[in-house]
Amino acid sequence: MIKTYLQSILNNSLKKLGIAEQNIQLDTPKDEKHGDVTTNLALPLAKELKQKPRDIAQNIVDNLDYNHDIISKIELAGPGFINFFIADSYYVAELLNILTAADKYGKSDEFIGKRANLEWVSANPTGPLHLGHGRQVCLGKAIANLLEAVGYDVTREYYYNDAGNQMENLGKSVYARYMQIIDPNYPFPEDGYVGDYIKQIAQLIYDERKDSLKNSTDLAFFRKAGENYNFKGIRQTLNKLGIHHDVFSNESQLYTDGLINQVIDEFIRKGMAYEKDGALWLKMDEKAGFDKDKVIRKSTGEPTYRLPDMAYHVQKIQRGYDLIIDIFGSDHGDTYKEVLYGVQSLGYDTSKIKVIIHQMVTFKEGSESVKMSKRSDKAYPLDGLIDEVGADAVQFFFVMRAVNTHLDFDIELAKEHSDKNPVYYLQYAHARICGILRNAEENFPGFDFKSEAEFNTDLIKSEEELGLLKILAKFPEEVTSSAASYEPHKIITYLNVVAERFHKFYHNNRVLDAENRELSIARLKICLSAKQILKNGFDIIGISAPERM
RNA sequence: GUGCCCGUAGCUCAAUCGGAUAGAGCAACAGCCUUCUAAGCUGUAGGUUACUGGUUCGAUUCCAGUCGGGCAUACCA
Repeated sequence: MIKTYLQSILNNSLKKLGIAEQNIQLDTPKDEKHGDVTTNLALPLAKELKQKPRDIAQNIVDNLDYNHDIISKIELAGPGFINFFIADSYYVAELLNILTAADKYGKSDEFIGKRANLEWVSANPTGPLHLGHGRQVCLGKAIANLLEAVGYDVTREYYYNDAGNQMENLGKSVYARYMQIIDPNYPFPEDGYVGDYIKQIAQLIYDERKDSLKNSTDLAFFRKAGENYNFKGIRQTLNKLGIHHDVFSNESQLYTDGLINQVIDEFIRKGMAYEKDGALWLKMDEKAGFDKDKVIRKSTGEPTYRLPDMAYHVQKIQRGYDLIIDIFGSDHGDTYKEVLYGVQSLGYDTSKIKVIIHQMVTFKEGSESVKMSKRSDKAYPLDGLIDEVGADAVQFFFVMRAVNTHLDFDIELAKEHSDKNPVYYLQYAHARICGILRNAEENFPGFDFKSEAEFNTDLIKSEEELGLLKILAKFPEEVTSSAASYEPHKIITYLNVVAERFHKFYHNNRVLDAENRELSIARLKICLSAKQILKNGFDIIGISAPERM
């Protein structure tokens, strides 16, 4: 990568000047007049060296040894920026690298041999996934891809709890709906799950067993039926988005394995847990920002959610991952801190755990906001959204924004203007390229765009051609930096520029020209490389690369 | 009350550990299809980056305060 090269020659120059090695920041200027790469290196040094930044910059440049085939020009500008202009030949050479590496271009071996665990979705099987889950679901898919792109061996994990009050409630709700088939006046539990899917589950049970279970005192059957039905639905929805988990971890396993009790014993042994009012409390340190102690085992003897969560993270650490990622909505913003505090208190290294908190999504239908509560019958299933606007659009929409900002999702808009969805801008660029390639094969049989011998790189010189190549060459660093901050939306921001540059190129540079075979082949090469970058980017964010639109 | 996140164009959002003239899409207006896909391109208009102060060569970015919004503050998960 060009930046690595610049960092090394700049540090060599500093060495000559007797200045200690710096962590050199290299940026892409917003204005092309400022070159292809810029550094503010001289500015922070000014204070330290007590010299004018312009003078420092001049000294650095004077002592710079560089390859003139890569750097065509260096300029000083503004208060002391050093601007580098990269030679066109560098970008043309990079085009060949793209074509050679193909779908491996942009991937790095930075974390090769490292194992990552990504846990997300993790909805309990009390009902279908709804819109509120959408952001997390799609985000996780993209982040998993991103981690793989930088070399991680990724385990995709789903953690669920099929015991506890919520599931009891599910059992009661299904039973009540079942009884209502027999007797419409049978009362429905006050805080039961009111979604229609409960009625469907009840109907399935009735179809099979008729009224033979009407005097049942054991709700386990109904709970299990609900769980199976809901899980099947959840997996179908995930399947529509192309999401497959490698591991489904069940909370109850933590009890049977004895890990929960081990954790309790360890807290007691360390003097961090105490009994009060019949419950077991965990001491929370004020210095760590906690204002009061938390219950980890209720007076009824059941643990609170914190305890299994702690045990679960201990278990994940013990499984030996180099990176453990959790994705939660901001409604879990506080609880993960308690969990990590507990895990850390037990003596485990929590530095490998990275918690990604995304802000909530506000759903609107026109001007009306839509409530996402599972207790409400208006809950909007994610499945329906996918059917209506398409998997690609859903994936794209939820991933295109930074996680720490609130997101407004207008369902009406998504439905009505689905063909104006920004995802199509990107996909259209890809489809257009495919169209050109088809045309080349069908109508220009002698124009072999795979040919190496006939590729005259000197013909690439128009502003649009080079502008496109310059952005394509940035893909690897975009992947690296997106992965480093776990921010797939940056890939989308980048791909937007790629698509924009391609469309510009397309309008001003006719690719296939019967009169000019050599130029056609050179431009076909550009098309192929742009197609490859779009495809590789789409693979990461998790959308398809259509051949036609 | 306290903690976390946020406040950027009419709307939804970008902005590379603080960088040069704050950018896209949608909506609006004016153009471009007898040539590879017009789901595209070109142009116009739209901003005191919520507000006040501070830090410095430089602040949308960092700090303090004010205002406004979201989430959380359970022996619910």
